[in-house]
Amino acid sequence: MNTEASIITALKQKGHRLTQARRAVIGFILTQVKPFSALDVHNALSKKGVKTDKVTVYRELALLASEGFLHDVQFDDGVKRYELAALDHHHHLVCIKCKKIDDIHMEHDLDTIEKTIRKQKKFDVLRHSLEFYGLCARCTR
Amino acid sequence: MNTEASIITALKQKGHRLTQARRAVIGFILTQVKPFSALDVHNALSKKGVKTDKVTVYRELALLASEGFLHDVQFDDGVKRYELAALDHHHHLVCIKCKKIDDIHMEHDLDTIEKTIRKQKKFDVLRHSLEFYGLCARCTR
DNA sequence: TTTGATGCAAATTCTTTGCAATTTA
DNA sequence: TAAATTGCAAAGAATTTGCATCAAA
Repeated sequence: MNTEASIITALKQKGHRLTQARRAVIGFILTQVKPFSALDVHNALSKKGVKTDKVTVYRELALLASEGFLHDVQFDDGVKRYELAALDHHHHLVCIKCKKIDDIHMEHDLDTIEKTIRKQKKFDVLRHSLEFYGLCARCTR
Repeated sequence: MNTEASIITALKQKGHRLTQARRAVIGFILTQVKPFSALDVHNALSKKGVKTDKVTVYRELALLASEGFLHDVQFDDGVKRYELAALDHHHHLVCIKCKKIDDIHMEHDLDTIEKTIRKQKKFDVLRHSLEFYGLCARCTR
């Protein structure tokens, strides 16, 4: 689990500073359990009265991702999203109607498949991305 | 399998016309076995000496996708790509270094998983997207 | 006081829209 | 000739870059 303190400590060790904007962004993303974009974060902070430039948020999320605290998440709308890296590995159920995102955890995930890929294709799998698109329970009715 | 003729016939039945640009785009995409973006298609046509506007290509691909001849493919760079719908269902191995795309076919694919999702989550899965990112054989060396 | 971080403007990239001119059927 | 299609300009949306200024350490 990453706490605000642990992230800040890690960043400081790399020569990064603790600024207002940084603290606000980190504080916010730690509360998120669903993927978010830079603009999502910027909007949320604006509503809370935290004034920062969109550019700052873009840069901050990029930094947090490069430092390993965030992972990329890609849906089919071309928007760059992130998710806390500390969350358990999982995949997404994306409702194509209401856009709600749900998570799904898979027992052995794709381990077997990745092993097969490594062996048969000589392809070194570093990560995978699996999203299911469809209609959530509410939108099916 | 879709042939140029079958696609054109289908489009005509829907009231669409056979134009220079349309024929060129259809002719090109039928030769593709890897995902392509609108700009990929536009570049390829330009090199062949076929003059069309990028906008025309964007519109044409959108039409072909809405008519079911193309499927969306999404990698993690936010660019909209398509692939022939007639290709066998498969997933992608994306080399993060040289960007080469390879396909992978899975025996029973994710059928079991989708059934579980339907039952446990009451989520009606319509499609899924699975990409493996890593290093291809050439880039590992 | 040094250097990382910010904000603002501007540039980029990909994609979509509006509309008049052009083609197909 | 009517309606679909095109091309060009322009608008949009998301993201990145340049740079002078500000503020942590």
